[in-house]
Amino acid sequence: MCYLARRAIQHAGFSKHRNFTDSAFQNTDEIMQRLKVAQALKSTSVGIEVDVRGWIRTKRESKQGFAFLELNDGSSMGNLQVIVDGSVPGFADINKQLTTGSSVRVTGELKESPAAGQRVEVHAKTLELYGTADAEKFPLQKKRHSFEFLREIAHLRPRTNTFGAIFRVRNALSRAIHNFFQSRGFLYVHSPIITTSDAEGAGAMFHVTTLDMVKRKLVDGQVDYTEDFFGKKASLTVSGQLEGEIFATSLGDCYTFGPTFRAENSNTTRHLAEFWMIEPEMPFYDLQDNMNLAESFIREILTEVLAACPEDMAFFNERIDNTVMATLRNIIDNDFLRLSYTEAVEILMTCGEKFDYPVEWGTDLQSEHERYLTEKKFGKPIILYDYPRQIKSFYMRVNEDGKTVRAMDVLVPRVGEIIGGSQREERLDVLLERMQECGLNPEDYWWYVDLRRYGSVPHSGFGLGLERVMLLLTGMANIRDVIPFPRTPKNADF
RNA sequence: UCCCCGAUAGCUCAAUAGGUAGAGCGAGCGGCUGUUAACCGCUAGGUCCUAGGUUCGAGCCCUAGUCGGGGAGCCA
Repeated sequence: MCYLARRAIQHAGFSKHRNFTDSAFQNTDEIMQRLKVAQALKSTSVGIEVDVRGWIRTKRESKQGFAFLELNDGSSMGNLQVIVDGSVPGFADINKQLTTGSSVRVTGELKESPAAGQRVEVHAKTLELYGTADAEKFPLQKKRHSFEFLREIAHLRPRTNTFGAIFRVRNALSRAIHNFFQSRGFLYVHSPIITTSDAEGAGAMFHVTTLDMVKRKLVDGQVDYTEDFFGKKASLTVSGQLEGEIFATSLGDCYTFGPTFRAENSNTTRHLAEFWMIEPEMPFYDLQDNMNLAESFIREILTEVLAACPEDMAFFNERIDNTVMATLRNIIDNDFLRLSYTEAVEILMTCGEKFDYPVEWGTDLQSEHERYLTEKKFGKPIILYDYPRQIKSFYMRVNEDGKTVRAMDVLVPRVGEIIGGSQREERLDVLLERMQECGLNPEDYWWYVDLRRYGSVPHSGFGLGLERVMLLLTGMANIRDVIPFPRTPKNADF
């Protein structure tokens, strides 16, 4: 039997099964509405029969023979209160098993709640237990847990209030990012995850190989990658920028949005070995255009998430960090301050502040310097631009002064650097000169150099770390807690 | 990778000057209650991270390691 025919039969069987055996949809005059908890909480249709399914967060019991269940299915911060009493068939038998973490299906009437705390509630008519959760063993308790502990049970932490909110916000943020670019006609480009180009030396790379690590042959003490799957040394990408430039200089404004990998041994609250990066790349944009886009971008995606997740954001502001909303409003409502690197250095040298590291023109700014500028001195986002050429990458366009390049960093309070970008060097001779200066072999970047050989145009772009924006939005302190499954040195469980 | 701090009950922590462990929450049982961080009472629960060492005696002191946290560097 061919695959499609088998599919058709299975599908028919499935439909038939649903129609004749699923009691929620059978032989009932009232319309039984299958609702998510979020829908039920917002519903104005008091009196309707509903069917809700989810996990019990807590149960409060009365010896009068009824119980209050707090039901959550991840669709919202709030729980749906369900009242179960002796009239519900089988309640007495399964009551003991209705523990925190167990999963149930409830049907009943949606009613206005007589008590404070919730607008509506469900009076159960049927109750079905899907799966139990042994109260002695289930790790999530009816109490607060440390984020460190929850990280050890990353498979269960999405069932908590905080992580439910985090991942709903992460979803809303991803959507807002796509909306921002799509509404402006940007093309979404899928840059490769496996690459054989050394990118721009953005960081140490993870190797991708099928070679036997023990038995592999060494030629002159070196691994012979011609035997490897790709016939040469391959790695996980550290950036999609170079590929982005290919599409920007052919199809126009574009962006990448995908996972990125850095094998740096970084142990901080702001770094991951695997993180998600957004990298727009625009032809005919100079650095000013680039900064303008970056600023609108930050402002608009934050605005959209605030509008999409009001309950979750209120939770973060109340329980995680009570300055979150004020910080976000400050970013949304104010223009970003633009400061050249040279101006920033002057401010830092004359401000009278004591720093652990000295400030001098020509060296990169330390975190303490950036923090001082964005948090203490100006108290708002800052875009620094025109950095010394010797501390920046080869692809950044050299300014007329010959000393600086058209690079820009967006710094925000609390998180620090959230965007790094530049106008790209479009002049072939200057690019080759810069590659030599940075010790790179142009032959390794032949296709990148080619873009300057054929129809070269001014162009610009930037990179934004999704998790850094998440830190900003949620007020969470550790980047490991804003990605579903964090990968850091010595940690890739789950 | 470097610097600092930590690891004790399921979780969060306490244990005075080295004298072989306590609380809160959670859990179980009972009481009370249209309850909602519920409340009141009782009960159970611990190779004090691992391996060495000092000592009559180590949760506590020493050494090494593992894991976790904070900061730095690298950056997104």
